[in-house]
Amino acid sequence: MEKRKRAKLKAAGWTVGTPREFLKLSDEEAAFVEFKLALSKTLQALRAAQELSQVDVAKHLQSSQSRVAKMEASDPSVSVDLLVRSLFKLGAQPGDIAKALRPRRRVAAT
Amino acid sequence: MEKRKRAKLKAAGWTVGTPREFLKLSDEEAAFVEFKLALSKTLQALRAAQELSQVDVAKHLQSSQSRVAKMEASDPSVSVDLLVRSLFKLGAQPGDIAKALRPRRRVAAT
DNA sequence: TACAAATATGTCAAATATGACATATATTGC
DNA sequence: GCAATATATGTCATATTTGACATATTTGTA
Repeated sequence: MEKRKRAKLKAAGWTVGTPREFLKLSDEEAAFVEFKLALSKTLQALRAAQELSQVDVAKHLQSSQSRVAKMEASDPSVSVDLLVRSLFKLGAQPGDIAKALRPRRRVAAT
Repeated sequence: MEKRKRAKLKAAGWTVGTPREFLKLSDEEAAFVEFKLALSKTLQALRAAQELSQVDVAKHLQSSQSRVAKMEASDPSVSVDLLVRSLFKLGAQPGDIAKALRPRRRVAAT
């Protein structure tokens, strides 16, 4: 389903244009990517807060270090299901997830 | 991944015990099921608000009526990815989804 | 009741996600 | 710099999800 051609993504680090326009994503696609990104960041923050390595987390989740890395990178091969399940397993509360998904305030255009 | 043995779910309509205890779900599993359920309900509400049939929505989503029915029933064969994508395609805003996920207030035990 | 429209349920081939592994690249402490 | 530890990336066999289809059930209305 999710066309992999849009590949890596990883919103961080572009200097010219947004990932959105560079990759020609539709509004819904962009919203979905942002949605996943918010979950990824939350997962990473949770892990950091508990001072665990990706290996530790992988063990806890019965997954692998590489998949945890991909989760945190919001890799296209990672489903929202996996992210959400993982968050809950790491102790996140539903409210935490809802909070993470609240839209970020837009920066004024120049 | 998602062991299908927990099957149908469909939280509605039990008289003895909660689905949670009947199906012996762990805390995380229960949280996940509730999470999906919230999305399902939101989808259904969105469709109702727009006065569309499942067939209409299926056409819009490039899916099928049966899958839309399963989405609204929070069927185990439906992923959170599909639900979230569908919500966005039907015009939901990120904030709407976050709102839907906020934990419902517990009813006092008797 | 009977008919139509809507919704639900079961199944399956094709598409996608998963954990695991190998291996590459950072990052940290000496 | 050099290990040691942590994180990233690519690949693959297996598992799960998907749209589609057939068919059943429900709902509305005459």
